[in-house]
Amino acid sequence: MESITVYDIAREANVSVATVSRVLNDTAPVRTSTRQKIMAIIEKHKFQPNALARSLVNKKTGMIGVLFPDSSNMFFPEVFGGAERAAQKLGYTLFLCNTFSDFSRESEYLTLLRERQVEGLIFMGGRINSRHCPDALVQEVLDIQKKIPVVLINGSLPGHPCHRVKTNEYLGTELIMQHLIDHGHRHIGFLGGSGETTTTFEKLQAFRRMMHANRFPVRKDWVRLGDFSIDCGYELMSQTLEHRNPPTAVMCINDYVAIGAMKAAISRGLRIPEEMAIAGFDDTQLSSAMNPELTTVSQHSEQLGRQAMAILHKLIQKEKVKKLTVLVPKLIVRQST
Amino acid sequence: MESITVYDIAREANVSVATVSRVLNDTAPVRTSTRQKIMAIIEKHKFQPNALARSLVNKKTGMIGVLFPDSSNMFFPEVFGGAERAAQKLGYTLFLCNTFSDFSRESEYLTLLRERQVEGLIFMGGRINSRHCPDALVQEVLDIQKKIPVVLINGSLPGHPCHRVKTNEYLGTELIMQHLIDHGHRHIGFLGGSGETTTTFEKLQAFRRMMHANRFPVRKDWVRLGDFSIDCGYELMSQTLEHRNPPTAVMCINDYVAIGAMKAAISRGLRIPEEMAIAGFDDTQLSSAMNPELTTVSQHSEQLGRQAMAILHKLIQKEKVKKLTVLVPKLIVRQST
DNA sequence: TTGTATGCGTTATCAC
DNA sequence: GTGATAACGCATACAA
Repeated sequence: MESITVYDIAREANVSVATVSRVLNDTAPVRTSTRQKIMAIIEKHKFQPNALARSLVNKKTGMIGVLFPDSSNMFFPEVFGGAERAAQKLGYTLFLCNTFSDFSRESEYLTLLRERQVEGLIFMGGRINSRHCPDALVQEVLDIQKKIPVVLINGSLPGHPCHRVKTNEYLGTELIMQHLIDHGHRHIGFLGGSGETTTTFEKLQAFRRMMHANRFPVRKDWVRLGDFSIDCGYELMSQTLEHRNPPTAVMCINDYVAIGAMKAAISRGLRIPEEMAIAGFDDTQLSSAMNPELTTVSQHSEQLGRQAMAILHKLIQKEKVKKLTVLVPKLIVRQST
Repeated sequence: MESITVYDIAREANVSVATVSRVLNDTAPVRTSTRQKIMAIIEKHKFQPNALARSLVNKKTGMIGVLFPDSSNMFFPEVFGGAERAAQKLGYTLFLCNTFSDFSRESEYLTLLRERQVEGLIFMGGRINSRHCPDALVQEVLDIQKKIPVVLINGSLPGHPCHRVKTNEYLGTELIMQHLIDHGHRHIGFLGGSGETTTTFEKLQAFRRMMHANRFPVRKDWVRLGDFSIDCGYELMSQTLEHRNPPTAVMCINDYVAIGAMKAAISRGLRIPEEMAIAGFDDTQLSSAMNPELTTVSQHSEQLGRQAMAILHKLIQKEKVKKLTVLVPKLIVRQST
């Protein structure tokens, strides 16, 4: 396993390491004959330069750390898929870190990424969506931000300016609510999400405002939080339906909860959308695969990632970039409403 | 951005770098007073040692490269989720590489990972599932295998022994076929997958053998290949139903194709499973979220990843490990059959 | 066009 | 306990 180095190549080619390095990076003219000789030896040994050593002198790794909370929710793979494509074009490589929404895991990855000398960071989920994030955890992000550029997706560090790109989730909620209202619904429920989460809070506020603005009653039992999973959607819809006076429509925190809700409604014999209209959020691939197809709101997930990467690149280039980028969500009307 | 080094710490503490290094790794006794002084300075500057330099001398990065074809198919996140949990316990970090099933992307990542000095490699999808993989691409894997341990998940390099862990997909297919047959089906279709893919081929063989063994007719129009997506499932089922004599049941290459197929069947007014039984493969989270719930076969996805990581670890420790690990699939009967 | 020498930030081997 | 100093593998300024 003794890895072969430029010295080995140089010796075998009767040249100096400098020359080998030159053909490796073609950073200076090398006589064709010697270049070929060297290349042949490189090829022969399948020599590949040690990126660690290289980065150590360059002070560049070309790596971007990406923290995301949950790869079982397609939304996130879609986002970092967009980021990855952008990264490739710009010559970066993503270092994907699945935090499982665990703060301590986030912390571990944060230090790991710094030590590994990533040149930038894209942060999704976890603490940047937490409504009561301990100062120490905020500080960690602030600290790393002093060293390398950081871009937050759909999140923030309350009280601290950060570069961030986000969907206008408030507007997204309004779109979906208006759509339901236009269809004659006035008994509308809100399902899923966590009260500890800023994104949930934002949607909930928009939901409440729309209800009040239209002088619709908002029953306590029509607003049920939990988490972001299919199971949760199923559970919450089941609970809602057990009640004497269920809403005629629900908006769900995301597509997964909506899918669970749909299943619960259908399994109780309700017809969708006639007896129960259901809307999701995120427009993941799944939404169009459901039966009936799910009405939802697109966050332009790939674009979210692409933009974040673009901003990060500018930041790395020491360019000035405006702090906040807001993407406009789009209502996708399908069959479930 | 001038990063702070052990020298800076040493200078400020009036000690040598060696001592700083000692408290960093506590590799040798250091007087408590000096240790505290050093630690204070480290804390004060939020100093974090450069992992590149460290790895350069240690010759250890603690990194494992993971190639996977498609993060939009939940199966793969499930697998590397399992691998990740195992990796963490063993002190490794995963370097996730989304190849998008693109051979050239695989090649790029392969060299990138080598250069970055990963200590092992987990390979999924792409060329190791290709029935006609160009020699050059096989050779690439062979080359890297000479340098670092490689574990293939659900794939192989024809003609070359490799460490691999796989599900017995042949058996999985038999399970599902027997299940359908037990339910009285004899007109059974096969939907999705690609003929260029070894896994598809394996399932198809099992399918055909089961059909022949039972003396069932296998119509050409009942076997429709394509890819592994929801859309494909929808399309193939639609085509199948347009035919005069459709099967009464179909087994699909995976859950996604099955979901698409379900949708197509339902949208044509067919009742599932009464008029059309549909089975998937992989037992992704989605399968239980469908309506009706999808009968499928579990590959024990997380375990696949966990095992691969365990084997890799042993290999890295220079332990002998048997080349092939086969996991036994499990039939999950739900409502769609 | 090519070679020599030095530095990148750590760890490790010696001495003291 | 602590401090010089030589690696680690590569890139590059400076010479030649």
